[in-house]
Amino acid sequence: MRTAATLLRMIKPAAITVLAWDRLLTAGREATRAVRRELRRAGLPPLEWYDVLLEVERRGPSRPRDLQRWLGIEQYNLSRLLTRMERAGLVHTMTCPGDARGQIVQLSDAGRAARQAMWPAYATAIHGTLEQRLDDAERIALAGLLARVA
Amino acid sequence: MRTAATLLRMIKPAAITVLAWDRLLTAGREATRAVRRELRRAGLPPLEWYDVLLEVERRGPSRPRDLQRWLGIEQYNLSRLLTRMERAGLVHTMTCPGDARGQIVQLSDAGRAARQAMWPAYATAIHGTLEQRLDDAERIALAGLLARVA
DNA sequence: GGCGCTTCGATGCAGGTGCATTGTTGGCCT
DNA sequence: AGGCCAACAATGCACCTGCATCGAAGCGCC
Repeated sequence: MRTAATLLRMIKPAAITVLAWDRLLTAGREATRAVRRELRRAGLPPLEWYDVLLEVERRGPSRPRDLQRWLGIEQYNLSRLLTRMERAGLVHTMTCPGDARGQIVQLSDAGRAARQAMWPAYATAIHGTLEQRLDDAERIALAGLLARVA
Repeated sequence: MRTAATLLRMIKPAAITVLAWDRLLTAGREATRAVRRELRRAGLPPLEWYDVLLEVERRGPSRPRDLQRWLGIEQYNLSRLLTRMERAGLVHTMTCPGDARGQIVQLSDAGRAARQAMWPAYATAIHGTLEQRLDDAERIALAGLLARVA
């Protein structure tokens, strides 16, 4: 049961909140766009692949359901992502020994290479979007605030 | 011509930058997801429609090329968006008097009503994502930082 | 063992998005 | 006026995403 005050705040959040919200969405979108643009300009795979490659590289051979949780993406989405990536030769999958429902995903050499190849483009976007515009202290503050949001 | 130092920073930005970046993308995605979920739960139109409706409501009858700029979305995307919204009866379009290439988009009553109907769902998402987690000062700080990014 | 429930991952279908390109009109210059 | 380039909006095509659902395998219980 919500109090009247809570309801009021729900319906009409202070202007600053809406402003922050709007900028959050905008900044997130712009940032995403910036990476995609860089990646595409360099003829590299799409953004999502990077996250998967990095995660598998860090964690070692992984099961899709775990990747899904770690990456925070939808199950069907990951499923098709892995299909494409396997077709491109960046990962290998095998049925999970000990649980025939599941799979184990592992990086191929090409996958490792692709991840490395993608980093410069990724870094360019980060540089242009964040590093160039905020100083160290501001980046720390931003990271702290965003951690509480997400 | 880039200095070696700049290149180095491009290739290997400090960890805090990458962290902030990662959280920016994540927070943006989560926020977007939250609204979409609320809207869909309430059987309301998709997120993008809200922005268009709001913009046209604020600015008055507008031309697509302006909306495109104000909203920061792609031309083809807006074109199809407007097609769908018109089919749903939320906006009317007419050819622009004085420039037969262009159009004028205006809200219908249904459009105004839809915008209002969407707000509570939108507000719920804002409340849960931002308002509940950051206090006033933090929201101000966040808005300030994000303004510099986007 | 057999039954029902849950977990894991794949997939059919409808719809949205990105990219390139087109058609139309306006504006400008000669 | 005529020719040329730029601006505006639409669209064909391939691809991606969301949703619901499915089938297969594990798990617990009797």
